[in-house]
Amino acid sequence: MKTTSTESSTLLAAGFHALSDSLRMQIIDELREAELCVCDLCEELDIAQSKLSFHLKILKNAGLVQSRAEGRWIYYRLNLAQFIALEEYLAEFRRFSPIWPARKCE
Amino acid sequence: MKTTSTESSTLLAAGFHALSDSLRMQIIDELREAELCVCDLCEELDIAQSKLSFHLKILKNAGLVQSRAEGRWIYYRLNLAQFIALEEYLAEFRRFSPIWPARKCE
DNA sequence: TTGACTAATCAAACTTTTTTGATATAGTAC
DNA sequence: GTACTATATCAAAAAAGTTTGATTAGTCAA
Repeated sequence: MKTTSTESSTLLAAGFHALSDSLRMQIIDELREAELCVCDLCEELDIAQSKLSFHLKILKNAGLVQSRAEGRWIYYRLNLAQFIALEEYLAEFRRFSPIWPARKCE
Repeated sequence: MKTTSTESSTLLAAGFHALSDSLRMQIIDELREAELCVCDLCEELDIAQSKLSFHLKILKNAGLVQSRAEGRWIYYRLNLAQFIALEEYLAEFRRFSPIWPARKCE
C-alpha cells in the first residue's frame, strides 16, 4: 500500500525534524527522567507556556511523546516505540556496504 | 571538555535536521546504491544544480556524506559512521525504562 | 455560579531555511 | 592563452518555522 510507506516516511521526517531543535531536545531530556505535566516542564525549562505547548505539539505529532489528562493537568511522557522506529531506520544503513569507488562519470 | 559535548550535540542536531527533509532523504537513497557525482544526482532527482549543491552542503556539514574530487567531478558518498552515531544516540533511549506514572503534580 | 488555574490555540511579528537565477572558481581540452 | 564543463557561492525572493501575547476551553473548589 503506497499510503503506508508515504505515511511512515512522513512520520520519519517529522521525527527527525522534531529532534533537530535544541529546546525540543531539552524537553526530551526532561522526560527521560520522568513523566511530567506541562507546568513542571514550563518551570524546569523556564519558558513561556504557549511556547512549550507549540513544541510539545511538534513532538506529539512526530510520535515521540504521548500525553494523558488527569484533572486539569496534562502529563507528557516519551513514546519509546517511536524512538525505536527512528533508530531502526538508521540501523538499516549498517546492514549494507555500498561498493565504494563509483563508476566514472562519463 | 565542555566544547566536545557541545560540538557533538550540535552535530547530532545537524544530523537530525539534515534527515528531516524529503529531498535530502532522496539524495541519501540515491547514495545508498552507489557513490555518485553531482551531475548524476542532478539528473536522477531532476532538480537545479544550485539547489542540489545547497542540500549536499547541509548533508556534508552534518557529517552524513563525504565527497572526493576527481578531475572536474566531485563524487559524494554516505558516511556510515555518522549514521551510526545518530543511531547510537537513539539507541540510548532503549536502555532505560522510566517509571511511567509520574508523581502527581502538586 | 463564580473565580482561580492548566493548557491549547490563534494571529501577528519575527527568524530561519529553502529556492531561484546569476555569477564565480577550477579543471580539462584545444 | 580560449572555450567548455562541473560545481560552489551569492543575493534576493519565497516559504516555513518560531516566538509572543492575548484569548479560549476545560477543570476544580468554594
